[in-house]
Amino acid sequence: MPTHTDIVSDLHPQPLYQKVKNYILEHIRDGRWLACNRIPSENELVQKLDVSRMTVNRALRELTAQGYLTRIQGVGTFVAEEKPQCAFLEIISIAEEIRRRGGVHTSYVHLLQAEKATQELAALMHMPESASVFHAILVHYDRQVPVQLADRYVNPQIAPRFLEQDFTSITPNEYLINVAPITQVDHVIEATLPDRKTKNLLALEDPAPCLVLHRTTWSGEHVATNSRFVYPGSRYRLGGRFKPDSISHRLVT
Amino acid sequence: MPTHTDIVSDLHPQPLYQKVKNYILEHIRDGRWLACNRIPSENELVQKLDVSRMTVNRALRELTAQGYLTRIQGVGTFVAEEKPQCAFLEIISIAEEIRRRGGVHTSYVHLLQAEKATQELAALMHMPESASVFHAILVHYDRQVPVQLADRYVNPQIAPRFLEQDFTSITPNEYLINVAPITQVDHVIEATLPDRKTKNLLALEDPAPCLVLHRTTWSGEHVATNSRFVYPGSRYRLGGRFKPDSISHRLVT
DNA sequence: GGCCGCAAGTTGTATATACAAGCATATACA
DNA sequence: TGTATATGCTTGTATATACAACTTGCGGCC
Repeated sequence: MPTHTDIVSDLHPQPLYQKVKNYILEHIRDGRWLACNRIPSENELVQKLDVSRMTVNRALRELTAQGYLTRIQGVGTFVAEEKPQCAFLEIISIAEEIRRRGGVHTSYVHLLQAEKATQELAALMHMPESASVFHAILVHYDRQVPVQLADRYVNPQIAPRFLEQDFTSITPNEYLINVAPITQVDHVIEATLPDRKTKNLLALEDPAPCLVLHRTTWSGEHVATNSRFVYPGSRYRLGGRFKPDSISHRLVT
Repeated sequence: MPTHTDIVSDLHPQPLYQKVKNYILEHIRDGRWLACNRIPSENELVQKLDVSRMTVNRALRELTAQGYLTRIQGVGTFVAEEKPQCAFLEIISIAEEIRRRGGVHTSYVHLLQAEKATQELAALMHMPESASVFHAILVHYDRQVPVQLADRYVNPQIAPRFLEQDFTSITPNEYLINVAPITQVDHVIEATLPDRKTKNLLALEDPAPCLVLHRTTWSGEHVATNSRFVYPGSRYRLGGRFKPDSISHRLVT
């Protein structure tokens, strides 16, 4: 009969199956269990973690639904090839995306300053009118070719030191993820013709349709960021794949 | 002791928990259980469907993770306010989408015939060259305004009676979902300027950037459909929302 | 050598049972 | 009247058990 002081210390009381999930995720994250490799069988985990098989099974089933694992009946459980990307969230880690497809990522910071929120922006970000917001405009390049314009407004309450960062070494996205847990993301995609300023920043010629991704992130009850990402239609596509009924989604570019 | 001839006929053998999920989804889809309303408790479902509580619990738990239900401990289980849309899959059920926002949906079938696959198409659909494929071109309208061009190639093996359908009463999407279980969906979004034919079909004036959604669906090992959906940028947007760590994704238009 | 079938190990499903935790209502008591 | 308690319902978790379905490899058999 299990007693459960093993898996992890009980700072936050947590369901057992959740602890098992965390145990597995840690092993995947820190590289002890590599992609495509087999992980211990249910029975081995039962013995190692001292929980029932049903509990291990639930943990493994949920991680599979989330895309972290792949299971084959009669064979075993494997770390999924590509870690699941949270749909649109990860898209914006464009630096990684460019590198992954063999490109060379650079970026240029066109603007980084505090501003007073316009009425419209204040409403969008649920802030008092003319409150101070941080504004950053970056362009990301793949071998000198601009592939994304990122136009971000950031809530100073969420990231007070945002303006002090060096965004040529860490992307704003990476920085923001570190300083604030994001609890919700909204986004809207549309196709537009760029205005003149955008066209200049992306070095476009007309006619040049663009994908525009509007994104609002929330951290608890507060809006953390309100952003607009512009992709030249000719140089970028958003793509994805998923299997119905499984729950995992992947969106790559 | 349950025997299970009740819930649904056993055409496709299917796990019990899946039947329970389908039972619930049907009640939600056809409006017997409305958004925000309570649905029967686990114990009531146990009695009604003659399965064990653990099975009902699993079904409800998974539907909750997928965003269809909301559960409150000690209170009950409720139909989620907004039903989750399986990312890009459901988007294309455009008729429902238009009605939901109070529009009036009509569609016109511009083409519906068998063709010989070009080399490129045959490769995309993993079919022998110059094999026969079904080709359908529809335009969907919201109050006479065209909002989507759907250009579909369908694998005759998957839907042999595709050409006989009346696509003014059922959308191709709805029909295809009924005849073949879809196991995987790939899609790519891009922004383009429409060619002249597309521009005519959608009654566009230039310059008119469009969202183009390319979609390939699979049924088992076979490609079921290869489609191109064109949305006028000025009349349509793709949007979504999700909460990290929860598993539910939603994409609405 | 090649084929068949069996056994062991794996995941997948279904059940019965038990208790914990949260909520709402009814009831008893001061 | 107001407050505490009890009860009954709900969902949430954990376990033991059983069997099904599938894969692999081993060994026997032809």
